[in-house]
Amino acid sequence: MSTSVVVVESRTSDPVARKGTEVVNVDAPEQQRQLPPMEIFLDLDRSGPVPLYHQVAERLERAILDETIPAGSRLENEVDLAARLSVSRPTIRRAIEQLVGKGLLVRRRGIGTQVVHGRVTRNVELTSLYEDLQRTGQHPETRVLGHELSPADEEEATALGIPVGETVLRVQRLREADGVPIAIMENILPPAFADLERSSLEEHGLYQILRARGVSIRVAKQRIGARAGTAKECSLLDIARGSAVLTMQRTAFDSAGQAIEFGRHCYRPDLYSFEVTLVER
Amino acid sequence: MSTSVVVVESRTSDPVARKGTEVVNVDAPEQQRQLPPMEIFLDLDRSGPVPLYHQVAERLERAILDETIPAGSRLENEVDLAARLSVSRPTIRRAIEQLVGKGLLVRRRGIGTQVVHGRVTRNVELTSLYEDLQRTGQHPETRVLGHELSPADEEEATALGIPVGETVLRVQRLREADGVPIAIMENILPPAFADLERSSLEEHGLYQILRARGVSIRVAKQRIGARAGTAKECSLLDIARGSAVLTMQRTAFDSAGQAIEFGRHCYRPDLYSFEVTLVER
DNA sequence: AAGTGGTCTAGACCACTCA
DNA sequence: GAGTGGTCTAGACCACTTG
Repeated sequence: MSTSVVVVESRTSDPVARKGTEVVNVDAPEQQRQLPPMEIFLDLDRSGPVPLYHQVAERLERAILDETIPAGSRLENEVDLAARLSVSRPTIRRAIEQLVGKGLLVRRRGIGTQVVHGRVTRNVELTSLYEDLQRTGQHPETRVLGHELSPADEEEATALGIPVGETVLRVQRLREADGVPIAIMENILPPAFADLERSSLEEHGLYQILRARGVSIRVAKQRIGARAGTAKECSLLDIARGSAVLTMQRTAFDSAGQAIEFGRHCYRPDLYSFEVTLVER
Repeated sequence: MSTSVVVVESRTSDPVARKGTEVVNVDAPEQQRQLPPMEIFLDLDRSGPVPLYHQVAERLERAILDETIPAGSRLENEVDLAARLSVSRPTIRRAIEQLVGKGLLVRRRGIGTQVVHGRVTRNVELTSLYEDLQRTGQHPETRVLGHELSPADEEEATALGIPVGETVLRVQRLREADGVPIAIMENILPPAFADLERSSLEEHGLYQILRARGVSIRVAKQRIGARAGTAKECSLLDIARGSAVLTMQRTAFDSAGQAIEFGRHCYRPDLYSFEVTLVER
């Protein structure tokens, strides 16, 4: 049995973290009261472009985050739910699966589906640090420290799937949020993107720029680690010399499975951390 | 459009990493030769307990890792595949979805399904560090540094969903692999597990013990960060005083959605890192 | 226009859990 | 034995991409 395990979201930063950590665990431990799952499903759009299962999942998720459906409570069973919403069971199942994947619901055969206990951590959708920061209401700024064409070393070539020595665009940026430095990012881009302009990198996230060019990132492989920062890194991040930094190496692939970007980043660990939810399949 | 993003695996360690990083990128960049996907599907067991879609996914995955189906190549379309394997389309789709979720395949509407380019990173299934190490052929040993009952502080109570001050089992362990210290782990367990014995913790992973008690972890929420190690941590991990450590905080939930374990761990960053694959949904 | 994946349905049988 | 989720089928229509 190769029960591989699966994760769900990633990467949250907020300098003001922990502030919203109040527990709302008023419920009795064994509580499983069968809340009649309210009809917050009445506005399903059956002709629009949004998939039915997604609409259902959205409404369910909202209700769970609202605690309209309280933590720990049981959901109505699949067949009844399907009947009440006038959708097929596979459709309702797909919606539920989506939330199981997000770690909001748990299913047990023969038992039922329950809302996971415990504080729900806000999901962070992914794209790039720039957009993460925007989304959390901060004001990201970027300083381009370096921007040059040079030959790929072996690690870079391997990651991008190009020959060693091929000319690549090498960009170094410092990312700040509300004036505080958060990350130093080095990105290596294959020849096709060698014309990316320095100025646009100051104003937009890398992934925004790529998306505007019709490139959409579909898969990214990351390695997260730590080490002591170099003198230069510490000075840029405005931390004491020799301090720890959080590091992330990433290779991103587009929808054709082609490597698009390789990056080596380091983060100020007091201002940034990665959040991941693992879900057993 | 809430394109939340999804991850796939997590947590790889191996002191001897990077050793297997040879590229096998002999293929022409634009290559998409339509390899007739061999009949490595002929031994499907249609009556056993293993789901059909899982068997198909397994065989496909093996073929991709083997490069029997080369990186970048297109897969046969779903309907034909379904017909040839004599399964329904939903079944074959489910198998493919599983691999898309692992970051091995990419699908595009109107185009087809392709194998992702680029080095495939070995998946690491999840359970616990102990089993990770075992799986990678190392010999994990555990030293129990502390093992006591004491009242939960606010952070711990919040994570576990119990009242502050409730008695919890607090365990501190040092994990070594082949004699080298890798991690210091502090785990807090709710009252129900207060009877866990010190000796069994020396010999088995925490998750193994829990599983033997019929508890299965289904969801875990983790936060990964970095900081300078304390004097005690550095000495235990056998690194220079003040060195960086990689940290992970985790709350694990069982199949009833009940919090089972809260942990604060720190890792030697030269020997351990986290790997994550993100997949756009 | 042809080919692809994306969605959805209606119904079936099974395996598991619990009273 | 009743109720639950887990799997599977057969077929339908749609949206998108490419020639």
